[in-house]
Amino acid sequence: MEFKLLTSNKLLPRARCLSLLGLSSNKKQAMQIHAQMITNSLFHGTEAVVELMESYFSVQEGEEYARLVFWNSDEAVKNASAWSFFIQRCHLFESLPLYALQIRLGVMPDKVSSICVLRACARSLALREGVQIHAQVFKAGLASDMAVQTTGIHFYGSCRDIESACQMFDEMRERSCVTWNTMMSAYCASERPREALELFNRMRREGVKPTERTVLPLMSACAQLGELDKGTAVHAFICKAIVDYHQDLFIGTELVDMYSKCGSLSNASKVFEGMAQRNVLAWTAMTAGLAMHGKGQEALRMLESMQEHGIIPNVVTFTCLLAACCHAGLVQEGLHLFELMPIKFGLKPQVQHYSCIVDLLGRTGMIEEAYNVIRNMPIEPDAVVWRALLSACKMHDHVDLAAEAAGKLLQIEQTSPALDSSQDFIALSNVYASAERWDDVLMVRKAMMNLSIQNKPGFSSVNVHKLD
DNA sequence: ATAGGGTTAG
Repeated sequence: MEFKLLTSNKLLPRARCLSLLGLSSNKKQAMQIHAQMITNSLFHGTEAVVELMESYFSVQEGEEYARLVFWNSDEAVKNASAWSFFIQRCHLFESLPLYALQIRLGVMPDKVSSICVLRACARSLALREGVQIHAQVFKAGLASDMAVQTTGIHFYGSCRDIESACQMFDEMRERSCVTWNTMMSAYCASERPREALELFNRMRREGVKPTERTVLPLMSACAQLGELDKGTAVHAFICKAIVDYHQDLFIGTELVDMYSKCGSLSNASKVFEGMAQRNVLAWTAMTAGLAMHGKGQEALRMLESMQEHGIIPNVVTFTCLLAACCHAGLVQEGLHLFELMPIKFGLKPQVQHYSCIVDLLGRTGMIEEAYNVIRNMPIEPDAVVWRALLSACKMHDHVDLAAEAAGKLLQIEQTSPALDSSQDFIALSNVYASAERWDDVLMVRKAMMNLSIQNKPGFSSVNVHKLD
């Protein structure tokens, strides 16, 4: 009823308009207030711009207007907090160029936009770009802010630059529990679970109180180690420290994953059954557990149960289901699911689904069929796809096709090397050696040496020497 | 009140 005032001719004070903006629940209402403010010359200053953007962003189909408001406002009005707000609300991939533009226009970024952009770089694994943001953070005098530093650790950790993450952590004068949790997650992201657990012990020694979130990187570390006794200890800790952890989707899902990876499917199902709520991620984690343990039929039954519970499976769920078929040799079932994906579930098969199918066919010796799948797939096959074909060829002695798969794999590794490419190079070398193609063996070795020079982190000399 | 969270092929 407040909005009725707008259609009357009564003049509202500016403060009233601004607070009404916050209450508008649809685009039309926001537009009415906007118009009213313009006609009464009340629309000025950063505060008004931010309020208006806020209301347009939060109503249906208001995004376009929010953008117009930002771009049409005066340069003087677009200060750091206006930029900050806009960057916060825009899409992940837009935040970086916007941040750069803000700096080019001579507006110093604040900590909120810096955090936002660093997070975007973390999520898209943009190491190079994030490093530049980090430099800008120094220039803007934000480098000693704890939240910014913690996000920096998160960024370097996500991009697997664990040395930089450690360095930032070590250089911090003050750390919060979030900082410790973030550093533990960084170790987990870099597949260094032992260090994550060591950091937890150090955290306790230094008297830092763990939070509920602390248990997530802890469980992730245990899952990576695959040591059931450690995982059970963490579970016991959770039972003691967190009342009603059954209510927590994140903890439940991580427990299911952890127990599965530590080899205890029974504990995984027990946790799963005890969860108060279960979303698609929880169901998928359980399906993945069954897949890991070769329980193909049980995994397929999960799809039916999910539907009975009104859970809509996603592309990850199907990756797990196809993997389950693969591990249990359920060729027909796997192919059927693959067909059903787009038809019944509206999901477009992705490269990991193709790799499961190639593996599924290849394992049972249907090498030609597997190769045909690769040739006809509408997306670019990645290293995993070719690796699946390669191992099938080796398994079933298809030397010629093995050489072709090996060649493709080499090509991919040379343009975008994996974290651990050495295994591939060794496999390639073996394929060529078994075909007595010694020139190719030499070529692989040279390619490997070149890469180890270009790509020294994550490529230790130990790997190079394995060939000798 | 800022910053950190779960499932995925081999």
